[in-house]
Amino acid sequence: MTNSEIAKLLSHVSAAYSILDNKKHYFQIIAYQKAAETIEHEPTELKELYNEGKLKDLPGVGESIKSHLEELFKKGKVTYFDDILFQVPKAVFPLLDVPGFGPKKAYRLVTEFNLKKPDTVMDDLVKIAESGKIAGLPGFGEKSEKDILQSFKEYGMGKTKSARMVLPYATELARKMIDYLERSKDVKEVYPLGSLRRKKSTVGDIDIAASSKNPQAVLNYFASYPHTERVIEKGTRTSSILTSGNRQIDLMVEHPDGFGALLQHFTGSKDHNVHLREIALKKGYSLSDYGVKKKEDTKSKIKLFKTEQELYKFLGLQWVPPEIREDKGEIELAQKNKLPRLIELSDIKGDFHLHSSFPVEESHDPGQNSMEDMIKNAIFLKYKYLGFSEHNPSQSGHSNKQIYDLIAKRHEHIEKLRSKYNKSIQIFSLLETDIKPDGTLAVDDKSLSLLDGTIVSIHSAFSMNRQDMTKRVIQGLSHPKARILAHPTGRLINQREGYDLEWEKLFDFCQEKQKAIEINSWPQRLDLPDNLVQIARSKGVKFFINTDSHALPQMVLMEYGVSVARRGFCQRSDILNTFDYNKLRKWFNN
DNA sequence: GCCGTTTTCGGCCCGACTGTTTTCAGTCG
Repeated sequence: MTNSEIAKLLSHVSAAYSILDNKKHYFQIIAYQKAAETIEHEPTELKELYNEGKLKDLPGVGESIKSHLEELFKKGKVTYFDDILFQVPKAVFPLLDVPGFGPKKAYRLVTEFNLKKPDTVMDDLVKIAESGKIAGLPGFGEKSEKDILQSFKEYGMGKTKSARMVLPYATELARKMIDYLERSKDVKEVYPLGSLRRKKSTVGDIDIAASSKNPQAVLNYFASYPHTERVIEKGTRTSSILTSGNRQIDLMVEHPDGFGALLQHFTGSKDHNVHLREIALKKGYSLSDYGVKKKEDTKSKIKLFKTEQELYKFLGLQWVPPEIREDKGEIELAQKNKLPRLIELSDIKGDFHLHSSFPVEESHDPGQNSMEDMIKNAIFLKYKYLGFSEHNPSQSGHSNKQIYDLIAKRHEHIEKLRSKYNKSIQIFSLLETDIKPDGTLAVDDKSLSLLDGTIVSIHSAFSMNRQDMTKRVIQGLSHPKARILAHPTGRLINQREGYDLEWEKLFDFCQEKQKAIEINSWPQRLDLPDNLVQIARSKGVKFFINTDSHALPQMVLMEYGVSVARRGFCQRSDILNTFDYNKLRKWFNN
């Protein structure tokens, strides 16, 4: 079972508990949900943690859930879970993925209409709603019946609780709305919120905060955004709309005097906020998105914060950059005034994963622009150096001699460009070489000797098991010319799961042998993922942040790789393409 | 059911919005 399947199982147990007896199981419901969330985001397969006896290291997994998971791996099922889930009709569970449906509503409708089949429950409910039978139920009405139909319609169009957009797309959508809001005279400040502000690789809804002395005017202005499909809700402080692209945008408005608490609260993450509240409680205060008040004295006046900085200071903390607000150690560091200075885009001095159109007869994905155009663009971006990394010439249809000739010709061309642009920028001659399924490289030693080094990566036979894939990657990286492992998990967000590696083993190898790992900025990759970056970094592994550009406009995607690095706690010293040219040249020659 | 530099027992974040309600339940973040 994959981690996300296990997470789903636990969240179904949680849902079943809340259906069976919400009050009695109140804290189990929370506990199972928390464990599910942890497992959903855990990068290592649980089976592996189980084998290593590390299940209890997961936050939210204690004795009880641990023993259930052990049973799951031993027997393939958990009797205790089955007993609980058995008490709830199967047709309830598919509904839980539909926005607007929670355990109670799903259970109520399934039992009311005696729906038995999980496969057809959604279609069945649509028909029932269309025939007007839901509006008559106690607790339901015309409006809720219409809302249910709307939910199914939007679900059918791909809006689920888990469908998420890639960061650059979300950033672009938000930018348009932020531009629109900034044109309102009633708006003072605007910020993105939530996972968007924290720069997570994927974003669910777009959340935005505005400060204003006239919230109602701003909410009205927001609801009349030109691309609005429909207004989902509109209160005195918040509003949600659905845009024509079927994307939800939420707005929160607050008076400038209390804007800091709102901004902090809705930037999250949830875990970060819960931890902050615990700190506030220990100081005798209750923290909310409005500010703090004395815990005992409910009548006491609320203390407002104009800025986040004031709020963090009140709690005895440094201001924490949004990207690392995940309760992964940042709060403890902020308390000791020891937060790292995270890497910034302006620290980047070059890009090492660039595919030009120079003809090397590669098997896939040639670049669209000449080396010279890419050099000029790199100079425009104020880079000090760059590295070309076309794919290796295809093996089928080329002899080793032919491959050598192609690479030699490319070498000559690069030499010419080097002398031409010597004063403005330095050029590294790399290549993106496939690691074949047997662990050898797709280019022989003689050809590789022409290069400054090579990036290696996996482009075939993705479905190897964890151990074999790890062996394959480490063997490929062991070649003296292999210096950088590109897009290490091979994931394509929303399209393909990455392959699983024995990460700790790989990171130890990289640290020991001075091999670097790439943080690939391509929007669907953002690979190595941030949680693994944090682990690798803690082991002393160094990184390159690269764009993997196949065309000039893609070279600006660097900022998204930088976001990943920031989320992984990286400082300038962790990222090799922030080094001076001479230092970096030395690293390659080593 | 989880968790601990105040605790191995007794807590567990806090609030908005909606629809169907005469005071609240459900969902969401």
